[in-house]
This record gives sequence, structure tokens and C-alpha cells, in this order.
Amino acid sequence: MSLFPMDRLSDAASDHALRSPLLDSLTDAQRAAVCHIEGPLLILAGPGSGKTRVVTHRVAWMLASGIPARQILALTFTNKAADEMRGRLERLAPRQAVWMGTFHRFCARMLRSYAELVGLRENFSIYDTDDSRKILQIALDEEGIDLTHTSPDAIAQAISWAKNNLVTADRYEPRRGHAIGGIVEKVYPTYQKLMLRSSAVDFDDLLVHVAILLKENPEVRRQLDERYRYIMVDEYQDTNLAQYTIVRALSIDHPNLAVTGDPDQSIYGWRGANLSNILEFEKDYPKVKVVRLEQNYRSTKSILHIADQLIRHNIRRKEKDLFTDNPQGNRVRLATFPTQRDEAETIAEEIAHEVRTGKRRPRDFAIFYRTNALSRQIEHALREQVIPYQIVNGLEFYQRKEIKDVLAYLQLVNNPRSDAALLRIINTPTRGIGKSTIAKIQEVARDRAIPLLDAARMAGTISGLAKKSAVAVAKFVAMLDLIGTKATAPVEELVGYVLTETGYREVLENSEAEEDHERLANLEELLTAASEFDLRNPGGAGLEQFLEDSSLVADTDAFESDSDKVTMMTLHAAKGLEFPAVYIVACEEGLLPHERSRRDEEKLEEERRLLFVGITRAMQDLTLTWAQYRMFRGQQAPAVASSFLMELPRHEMELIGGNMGRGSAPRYLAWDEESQLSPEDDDLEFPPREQDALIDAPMYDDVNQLEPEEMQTRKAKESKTFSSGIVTAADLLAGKSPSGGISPYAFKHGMMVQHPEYGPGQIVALSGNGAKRVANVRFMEGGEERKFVIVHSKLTPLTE
DNA sequence: TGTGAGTTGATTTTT
DNA sequence: TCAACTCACA
Repeated sequence: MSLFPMDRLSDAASDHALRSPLLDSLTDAQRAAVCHIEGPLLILAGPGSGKTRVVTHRVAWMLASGIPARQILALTFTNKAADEMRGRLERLAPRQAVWMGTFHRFCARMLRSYAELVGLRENFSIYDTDDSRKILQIALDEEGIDLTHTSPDAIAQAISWAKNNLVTADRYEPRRGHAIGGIVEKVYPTYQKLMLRSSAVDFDDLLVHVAILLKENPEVRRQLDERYRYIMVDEYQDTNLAQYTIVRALSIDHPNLAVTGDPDQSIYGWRGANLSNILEFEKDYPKVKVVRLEQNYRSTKSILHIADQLIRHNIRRKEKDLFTDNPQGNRVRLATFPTQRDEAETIAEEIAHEVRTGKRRPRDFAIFYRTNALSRQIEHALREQVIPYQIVNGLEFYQRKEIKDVLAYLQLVNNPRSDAALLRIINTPTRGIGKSTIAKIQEVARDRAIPLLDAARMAGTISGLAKKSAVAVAKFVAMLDLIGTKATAPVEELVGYVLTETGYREVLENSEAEEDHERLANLEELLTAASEFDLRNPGGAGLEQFLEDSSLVADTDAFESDSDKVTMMTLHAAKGLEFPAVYIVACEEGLLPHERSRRDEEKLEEERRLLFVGITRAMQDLTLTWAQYRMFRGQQAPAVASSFLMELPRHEMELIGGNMGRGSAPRYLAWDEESQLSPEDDDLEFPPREQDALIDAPMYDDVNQLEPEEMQTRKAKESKTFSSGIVTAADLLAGKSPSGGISPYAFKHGMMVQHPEYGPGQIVALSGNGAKRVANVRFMEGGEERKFVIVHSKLTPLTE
């Protein structure tokens, strides 16, 4: 017997509905949202109000009501949110193929099918900020634009702004009085032309192309509207015009559009998010049903009250009454420190204390800051206290140079027109193709309006190019072609091949630099990711998908919720998460609100919302901190407490240290006597720590305390980013090797091996998993290459 | 063409 | 503070 009624329901009032186990655990408001399926729906969900729960239950309810999974589309802003949703739905309604993912991923998918309609090829590349900046630079060079009064960054932002507002290159008109408008007007079309020539898109293009596609092809629009009859959009307050246009276009014939969001948590205005989209949703869809989820299940009364008091200072919002049945809880703390160093150390000491006394575990804590740069001191302090932590941030895996280099080779294999990829690796590792040679190739490409690689193929005929250079280029092209023959091989094999053929691995291995060894470890990690990808996509031919996956992952996706570590991240990255104890540091003028937002009232409100988001992540304990002196551009500079702190009901809070900048604050006030420092400790030197602090410290598996090298290897072993409940290479490694044979994982990329018949050789690539793992070996004699199924082979590692 | 020292300039948030 | 860029030299 089925648990769920299979008949279509359109109304919560049905007796049937009230009895379903899917619905009993919900409040009235939540149930109303879950059961409203036909027609537009706006869910205004305050922080901690069980929004994800409602969304997933709603999808499960739709499925239970007989709506086919393929008609449902759930759009989010981050992969993290999509994964979370998918995981929860899996528990409610297992094995249902509902498409859940980010806007960008959805658009990429649509574009693969309709590429030619917008002038792309279906194997188009997705450029990240780096790549597209490079193309912009070429465009600027081509137009011969002088940048003395502005920066490429500013131009890029202006173009991005235009795209987010669906202003295409041919229709761009500079606003009057907009200084760089004239430049943008010239460069934008050139940039776009170059992108198309490379068959590439930037992040904004993904959305713009799809929006325009839907606008200009009524038949396509109609089909997709028909296909995706039930659409849900998460974090609707963060949609920009392009996203709004896409969603609307898909909800004309079937206006079953459910959006969830909270105007108070809109923090992406700088990315073109338009608060009006949610504030005026009711105008777009007059028949909309509005559900307000105002009860908070996350935070204590104290925390929620502080959040509420703060956000009331915003004018552009929908009034909400946040309330909770949770206990009052501890008072929110507001702490002042003499310097950033005291701030960092005191927080670290406090966390260490709580962990050592068994009150809390590292994973219970989160530290939020406005800018990534602020993480350094805190990181240092946590390290001193031997507290394991994870930073969700900045130089994430796929942004590292070595990873991007290798991926650029892959990108070129997939899309030989990709100029950005070619420029990246034409001389990496160095192969004697210098600046002047590249300039000549670029010139040819420009004159003939062809991709750089095609121009490079003509190196022999380019006049004025030294013979030596021409030969180097020819060799490079030949090497690319050779790699290209492996295009359909498993991705892991391909990556291994790139490392060998290009000499990339050799260069790093022969290097003395510590840094280069780290790079090798990172590449090892890339191989692991590739192997896991292959495992999930049997049948090969997944290169394009692999590249797409790697360009659409973001820092925040790296957050590991199940490891026992203190989490550090920016306030932006914190959205959607919750922690028992939260610290928000550096609540200072110029940082929070940020310098660039202080003058503009609208931006200032966004900064306030950012703090609101941070505050409402806390479940039990919240501490806001600021320091009277902070390091700025390498120099200690006096700081002023954030004006937002003045908006909080300070009489309800626990004030620690100083008196908010008025008069002479006591110089040192810490949370317990022992952690007081002497005034001389102001400088940058860290005081020597007591030895025993290190000795009796960790009772947990501490990763951060390891030496960098060891840490690197450990990290490499932890499968990252792509793992998703599937057996990983590491899992297999831990298990038994097939009886009698050598373990399939005994061999590493680049390793020297011995074969009884063929003699010594080197592993140039590996692929496959378990008993099917295959090694490609190139033998010394004759340079011949052969493949071996490892468990059946007579290969032995050749130790040096 | 590649390397290394020295200089300069910039530092928000992210798909 | 630190990374990116420039310039001189091998």
C-alpha cells in the first residue's frame, strides 16, 4: 500500500492531506506552503524558519500527488543549497529524478542543447573570471584603449552590470556622466566578439544567452515551459533581471512558480540582484498565494531579538515579525579588543577552553568576517591553540595555478578555439615561446579573425618569426594534437597524459621549491577527483561535463559539514548554515559596513542585511567583536566601532572590554584573567607559548597541527569536492586488493616500473578503478607505450 | 627567452 | 602584506 495519496491535490484542506505522514510534522503555515501546488506561490521565509524543509516536503508532496519528476525544476544559487535539497528529498522520496541545481548549471545545460541558436558551438567553454579577464585585456589592446584613468576591473564590472540587466553589446549606451561609459561602449562588443570566436561564455553570458534564447525563440520557450511545469526558485531575493526573465519565460503557460526568499537576506546586490523581484512578486502574479514563515526554530530569544532590532533599521523591506518558542538563552556578547591580535587570540583561547573542558566540539563553532583577508590572524591564533579548523574561502582548489594550467589543456582538447586556455599554457611549462612570438601569433589571429590555435598552426609562414620560435610553436601544436587523440579516454587517463606529455610533472618533480611539491600534491588530488568522476560516469566521453563541473563549483561548496573543525568563512558564504556558537569579528567602520558601501544608503542596507544573516546563523551563543587597532595594508591603524553596533540594544547585551570607543577605554580586558597580555605585546611578534599547551591539547584527530608537507599528503587522501556517497578510490585503497595480485593502487602517476618482458618504463597515465584499473606504461626501450590491467599484469614498482 | 631583484599598487562579497 | 609587474642581465 502506498503511503501517499496518488490523486492530484490542489488544496490543503483535503482530509487526505492532513493524514499524510509527509504533512503531520509541519506547522499550519508550512503545510499551507507545501500543499499549494497549482498557481504562483510566494514563501516569505525568515531565517531558521524551516524553509528547506518546506521546499523539500513540497517537492515530495508533488511527487506523491502524481506529478512526474521531470516536470519539476528547482533552481538555487549555490551548489551547496542544491545538494542539501537533493539529500533531503532523497530521504523523503528516494530515487526521483527531479532536476535541482544552480541557475548557472541549468543555463549551461540549456545552452548545450541550443548553442547554435545563440551563435555558440555545443562544445563551448565556460570561462571563469580569470579567463574572461584575459580576453577583456585582449579586447582592450585591440581597441588601443588607454587605461590610465580606470582599471580593467572597473570595465569588467560595467560589462557585467550591463549583462545582468540584459543590455547586449549592440544596445549598450553609456550613461551620461559615467566616466568609463565611452570605453565600455567600444570594448564590450569587441570582448563579446572574441568570446564568440573562442566559443566561450563567461558566467553572466550563461544567463544572458538563455534569457535571450527564450525571448527570441517562442517555440523553444513554449517547449521548455511545457517541459518544466513546476518551477521552484530558492533565495528569490537574490535574482537579477536575467534570472528573473528566464524564470518568467518558463512560467507563462504553466504559471506554477513557487519562490522562496527573505528580502532581509538579500546580500548580492553587487551582483545585480534586484530586490524588487521579490518585493513586487505580487504585482507580477496577482493571484499569488503568500505564505509567511516567521517562527524561528534555530536561535534563542536573545539572538533573534538582536537580529530583529538591527534589521528594523532598514527601510526597503517587508515588515516581518520574527518569533521563537526557544528559550531566552545567554545574552549576546559584544566584545572590544585593543588590537586585532587580542581579538584573534582571545577567541581562539575561548574556543580551546570550551573544547578542552568538553563543553563543545570544534564543529560547533563558526567565525565569520567581512573580507577573506581577515581570516589570517584568526587562523594563526587557532593554530597556536591547536584547534582544527577549516577555511571556506579564497584560493580554492580549482583556482590554483597548477590546477588551472592542467584544466586549460583539457579545455583546449575539448574546445580548440579557446583562446584563454591557449594563452594560459602555450608557454607553461616554459618551452621557448616568448612574449614576442605570442604577440605575432595574436596579430595573425586578429587579422584573419581566427582562433589563436589556428594562427599558431601557421607559425612556419609567419614572417618575422625566428625559425627557432616557429619550431617551438610547431612542436607545441603537435603535442596538443597528440593529447587530443586521447579526448575520449577516461578523464583520469587524460589528466595523467597531460602531466606526462607536457612535462608538467617533470618540472615540478625536479624543482627544489617547497611550493612545487605542494603543487604536485594538488595535482594528485586532481587525479583523484578525475578518477571519482570517471567512476560516476562510466562509458567515458565525459570530458566536457568534467570541465563544466569544475568551472561551476565555488568556494562555499567545499564546506565539510561532517568534519569536526571550527569553520571560518565570509559572511556571504554563511548564508543557509547554522552553528551553535558564532563569532562575528571586525565589526568596524570601513569593514562592516564596508568602505565602498558607506556612502550609498541602499548599499548600506545591504551591509546591514549581511550582518543580519551572520547573526541569525547562531543557535545558542553569539559574540560580536571589534578591535581598536587593526592591521591595514601591513600597518596598524586605529579603528572605529561599526555604526551597526550602535543600533543594537546594548543594555540587553553583555559588554566585554572597553566602552565602545568613548573616552579612554581600559586597554586590556579579556574574558578571564589568565589570558591577559602585557601591554608590550602590541607588536607583531607572537609571544612564545608554554610547551605544555601543545602537549595536553588535542584529544581529537588534529589535521592542522601537522607539518605542512604531511598535511598536504593527508589532505590529498581525503577525497574532496566530487565525493557523493560513492565508493572512492581511497575507500578501495583501504580495502583488500584482489587475491594474490598486486594492489591496483600500488602504482602512482609518473612512477618507474619494471616489466619482465619489456624492461623498465614509466607510468604515463592511470585509469579505471578496482580490479579494472589500467596503467599506461611507456617503456624505455623504443619509447613504446602499452596498457596493462594492473591486477593481471607482471608490473612491479621500480624503487629508486 | 628566462630569471631574479626590485618596485609598485591594491586589497568585497561569488556563479 | 603580498602579489603582480617591470626591468636589467645572462
